Amino acid sequence: MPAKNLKNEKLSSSALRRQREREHRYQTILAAAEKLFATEGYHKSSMEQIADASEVSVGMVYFYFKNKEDLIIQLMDEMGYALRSTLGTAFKKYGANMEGFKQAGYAFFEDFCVNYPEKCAIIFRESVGKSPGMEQHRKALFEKCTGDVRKALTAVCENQGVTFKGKYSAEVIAVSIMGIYERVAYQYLFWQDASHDIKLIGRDAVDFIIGGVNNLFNDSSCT
Amino acid sequence: MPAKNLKNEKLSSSALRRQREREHRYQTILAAAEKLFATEGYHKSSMEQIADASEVSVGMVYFYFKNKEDLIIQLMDEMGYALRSTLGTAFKKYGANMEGFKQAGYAFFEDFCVNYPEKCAIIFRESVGKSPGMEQHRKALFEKCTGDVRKALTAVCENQGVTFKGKYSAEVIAVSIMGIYERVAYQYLFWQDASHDIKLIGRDAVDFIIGGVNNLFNDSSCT
Amino acid sequence: MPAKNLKNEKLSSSALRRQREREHRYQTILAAAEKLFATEGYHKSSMEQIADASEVSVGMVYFYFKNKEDLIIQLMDEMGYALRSTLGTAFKKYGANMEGFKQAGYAFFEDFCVNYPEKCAIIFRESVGKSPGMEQHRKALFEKCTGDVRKALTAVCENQGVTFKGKYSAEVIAVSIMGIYERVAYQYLFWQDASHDIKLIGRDAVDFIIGGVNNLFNDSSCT
Amino acid sequence: MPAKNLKNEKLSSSALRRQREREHRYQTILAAAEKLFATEGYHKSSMEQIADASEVSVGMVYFYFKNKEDLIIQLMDEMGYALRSTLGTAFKKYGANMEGFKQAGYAFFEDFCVNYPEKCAIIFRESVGKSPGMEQHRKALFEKCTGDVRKALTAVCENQGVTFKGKYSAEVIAVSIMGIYERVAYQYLFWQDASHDIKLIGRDAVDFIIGGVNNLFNDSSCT
DNA sequence: TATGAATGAGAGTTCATTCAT
DNA sequence: TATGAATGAACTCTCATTCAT
Repeated sequence: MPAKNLKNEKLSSSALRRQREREHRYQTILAAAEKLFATEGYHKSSMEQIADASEVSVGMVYFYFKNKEDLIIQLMDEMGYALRSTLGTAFKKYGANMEGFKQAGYAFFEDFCVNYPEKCAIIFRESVGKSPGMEQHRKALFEKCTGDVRKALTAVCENQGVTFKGKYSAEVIAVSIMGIYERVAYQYLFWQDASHDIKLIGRDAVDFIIGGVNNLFNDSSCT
Repeated sequence: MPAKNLKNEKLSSSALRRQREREHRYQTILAAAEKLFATEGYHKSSMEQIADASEVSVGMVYFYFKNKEDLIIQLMDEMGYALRSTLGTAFKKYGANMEGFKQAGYAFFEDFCVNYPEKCAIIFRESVGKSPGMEQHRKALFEKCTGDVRKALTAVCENQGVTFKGKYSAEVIAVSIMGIYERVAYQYLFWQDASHDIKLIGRDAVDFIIGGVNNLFNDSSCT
Repeated sequence: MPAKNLKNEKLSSSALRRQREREHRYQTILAAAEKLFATEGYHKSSMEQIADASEVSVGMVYFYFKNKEDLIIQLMDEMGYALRSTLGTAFKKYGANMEGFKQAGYAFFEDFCVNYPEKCAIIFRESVGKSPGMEQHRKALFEKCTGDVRKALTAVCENQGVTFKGKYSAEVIAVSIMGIYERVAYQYLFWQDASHDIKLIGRDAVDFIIGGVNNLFNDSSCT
Repeated sequence: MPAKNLKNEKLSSSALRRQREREHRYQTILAAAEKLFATEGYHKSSMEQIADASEVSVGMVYFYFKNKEDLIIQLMDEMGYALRSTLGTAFKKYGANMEGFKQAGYAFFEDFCVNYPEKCAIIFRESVGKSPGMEQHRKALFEKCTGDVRKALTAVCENQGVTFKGKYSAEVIAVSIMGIYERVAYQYLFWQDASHDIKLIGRDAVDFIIGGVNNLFNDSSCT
């Protein structure tokens, strides 16, 4: 890219424009796919529908994405990034302690779920059990998230001078927390529409998590 | 029926045999579908494959089941029944207290997951986001389960003379518990193969749950 | 049949009963098929539906009828008989003259169409273009009818001392009359529901026919 | 379109060529379907056969036509247009009088039937009683035709200063005429092969019609 | 880059007919 | 006679992917 710029200033600007356009196209297609997958379902959305919705030809979709699976995988990556940012930012703001933990939970329900319901649908519903490749990717994504949570837990532990009871404890907690996030979101976003009470629900869920975490510390000194 | 029996013993027995054979065929097809769905995935398993695996013709599959969706729905119902039995039996054995809760959790991980990994795959993976009809069925199934858990929680509350903090608390706890069951099973059954340590993992998960529940009682007097 | 009777009087009576039952079954199945074909259409009605509607097993339907096509062919034959009776009886009652012709036409619209709308549906709609065998049968049926009409026309001619203009005339008239019967019935029975005005409509159609017939006599001396 | 032409002559021409090719494919498929439906029957002709006969893939047939029913419906529309043109042109050539009527009849038998026997087969045989949707379409088509005939009749009436006897008369005549066309064509095209004498047959049929029409005028002074 | 017509394998489903009981 | 479970070929339709232009 920089090489091209050096050669020719004029070409560079048009190249830049093209680059911008390309990026824009890419995002447009991805957004159309996200919406369709979330509302119609992965299998019910055809590549033609995605092309139509993004106002490009079918061929263009294949120019930007290897295949249909690639589309949802990119979506998952984007979504994983967004989720980890949301949680990480909230956690770090309050330091590595139980308060940070709480805030991360609140952020999940009150920010992430509310602002990106489609992304939730992709990761919690549309990418489940579709193909080995997707399952692999989903696994990797969840492992990153549980890894984050686990690291956070460890940090809190060190700060508070406590340890976990068993060798699996930290990981199991992390996995459990993700499970709570997932199912509570699924229940109240997709099945009931309790968007209005999501704050209340989130608080309860987070309290539950805090209690659960404390219970697996060797020394149960609550927050 | 009794009339028929009186008239002709032999006819009755042949009718009975047919009935048995029919039941047997039904179960054979269902078992074949369960295995295929769990190993190959719902969409990848064709009706022909299911017919082949159950050693009947395609037409016979349609004789016993309305369509492909009906197959997985029957599977879900069966599985829902098995799950609720497992949890309910364990809970009732120890009375409506936290110990009953623990035992139900242990039963899930140590009995249900271990004995019916295919059923877990159906309910936690293969039936997710497949069609509106299936989603409806899945919702109903989960609602029954969370309803059970909720009732159990309420019973424990009354026994211990405590109440829950908020109006959603009981439901959110129930949903969270199901979320933990689901994700922990998914993680350690489908993604890692930690069958050997499932007991240890289950103990941690249940401890987490117990802590979480206690934390949502108005009076946090732990077990 | 008589042979059986001679052998054993008692067996004969039971044989007779069986004969009656058989005839009854046959008619029951035929009636069920007629109704289903007329309301649901030939292809949409399955042998199972027919069996259900006649309260016998599928096997029994095949015992009485060679196959599905045989069912509709029997229906066509029955219907052909009924139609020819209706027309023939009306014609003969008034002698071989134009009045007889008129009455036959009235009988078609006011008796046949009104009393056997299902039979009309079979012969004018459900048996059209289904298979070579059925087409052959339909052709034979129509030929009998046009033959009847032709004979009637010839008789009238002789009575009135007139002849037809061309060599085809008599046949073309007969075919035309059948065409009018068919399409007028189709239009006002299946497409519009003008059952209430069928008498009026029939009168017009018959007047049209009379005029047409007269116009093909060499000497146009009207009735 | 003009904008595109100005920019690039070549692009325009290639776009035009594509347009032409598309139209050509469409017509090729339609023609193949017409032939197959007419010779083999609608139900006996599979989409694969149609695709093979038009030398395209099955997918292409579905690209140009919504489904199998759509194919025959397009065929019916085309055919309806052709029929009405034939009749209308002949009628108008001779003015709104009985001569025009005669000529329209001759045109049906001598032009339409002779030149488009497949189209006759579609409309008079293959589209009968196939499905509710098709029946609806057939009804609409026939209603247009009878409507045309009725209008013609009314015009002739006004020109000759006569009226019809009853309120239904005009419509019944129109329907009867269509019935004669239909059945005479069916009889001598599909059942007998009397193509050679079609002129003679047509003359008789038309004479019959003329006589019938006259007979429903209030004052029967006509040719 | 960009198009969109073309492919064709593969899916789910139906149903006339048979035959062991 | 009577049953109705069993067969399996045949059908319509979908859609991810490719490629000539």
